[in-house]
Amino acid sequence: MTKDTKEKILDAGLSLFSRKGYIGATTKEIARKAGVAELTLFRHFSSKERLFEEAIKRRSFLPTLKGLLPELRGLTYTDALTEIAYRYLERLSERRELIKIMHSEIHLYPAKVREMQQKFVGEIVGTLASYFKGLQEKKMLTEFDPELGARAFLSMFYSYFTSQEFMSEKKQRFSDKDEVVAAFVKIFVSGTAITRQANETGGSERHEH
Amino acid sequence: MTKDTKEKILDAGLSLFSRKGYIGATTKEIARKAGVAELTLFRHFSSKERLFEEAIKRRSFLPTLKGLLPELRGLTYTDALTEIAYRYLERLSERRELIKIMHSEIHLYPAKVREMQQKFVGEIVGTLASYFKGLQEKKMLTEFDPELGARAFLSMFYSYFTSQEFMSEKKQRFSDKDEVVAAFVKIFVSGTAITRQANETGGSERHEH
DNA sequence: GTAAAATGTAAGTAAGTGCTAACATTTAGA
DNA sequence: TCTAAATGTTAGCACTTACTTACATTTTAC
Repeated sequence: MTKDTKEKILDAGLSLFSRKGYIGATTKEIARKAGVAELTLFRHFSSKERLFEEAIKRRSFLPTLKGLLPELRGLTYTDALTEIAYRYLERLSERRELIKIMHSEIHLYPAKVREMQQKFVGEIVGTLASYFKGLQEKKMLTEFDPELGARAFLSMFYSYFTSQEFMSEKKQRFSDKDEVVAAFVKIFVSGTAITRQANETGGSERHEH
Repeated sequence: MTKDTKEKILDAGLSLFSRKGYIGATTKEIARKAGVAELTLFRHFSSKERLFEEAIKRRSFLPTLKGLLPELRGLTYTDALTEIAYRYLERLSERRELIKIMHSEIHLYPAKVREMQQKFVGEIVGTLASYFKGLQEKKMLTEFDPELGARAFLSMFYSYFTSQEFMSEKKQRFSDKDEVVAAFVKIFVSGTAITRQANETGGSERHEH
């Protein structure tokens, strides 16, 4: 049952680190949450810092969107971007605890946390950029920088995610997920696709590639 | 010289809170940085929490982009958005310390910090949204939700700002500010303006309204 | 069943925390 | 110049922190 204990501690650690930050989460509380003596925690991890490292490392091997690319072949540009947006938001939700830590401790743990962040973002950006590149070569998209385009696209949803998740800014208009996704995708599609009719009144889903 | 002391403490507090977080910043260190005895700190602020509140409150009366609107009249859509983007990035840079606190303590101080965040974002979004609305009424923009459009636009730059400022992700391509602004604006303009020629090869600055 | 590994209990260390008390010193305004 | 307000100094309190020591108990593996 060695592994179980270690895992329980890692789980409790991740949960508390993300709720209270690295400094705010105490080893005593982590141990209690894990249902374990505080000493046991130190028998598994030589220090609080090591526990922190392992806790975030464990969640950092992020399945990216790479596997998604083939599935996009049969879809229109709008549908593909919509799909990507939803998947991306899903991923972010799954990793919300990690992301919370990154936000709160980013300037205390520059090296490690930043490195992970970059790897995560970099992979997703790369995937999306290569998708754009493919369509550009087929002359289906305008000539914009694929990586910047990817970042612009993902930025919109990342900000949406953080405002929903962390600021719980769930009021008013910014709340309906489907509406937001549709609006952002529409703007981006009109801005990047090669298509001549971009503006019927209320024309919502008319873009093909 | 009463006010000077209090101000020095507030400055030191803001600076250290943003660098080390609320928990990580100690009253002793704040006092030392302010060049003041720790006791003096407590003579001016009944508690660390009160100091924190006053420190962030002091920087929270944010000049918004409201005054910018008239200046935009004479500009093309692209130039106007570019101007807004630069101003917005400037504002964010000015407030970087506050924003850091918001990021790091957002889940520990939900009420107060969140409230400020919402007020700040809300005002800027409102300003930009009303700008969009005006152009839509003149049939110069497509019919998208102005507020969602504003959020989409600002999101791109906010994410860019945070990645530059906090993650110091200053490597590679994502670093040239002018290039990023131009790319994001171009995508957004093509996505929202009513204009028929959206894609000459390398056609960068051809959009008028 | 027994040895060994894993965990628990209890007590404690050294350091740091926010905050206070008592008293001395400086500064400012009349 | 004299007085009162503002600040400094020193010591300390009550508490919490990460982490340790010594020893008892449970669980696991063979």
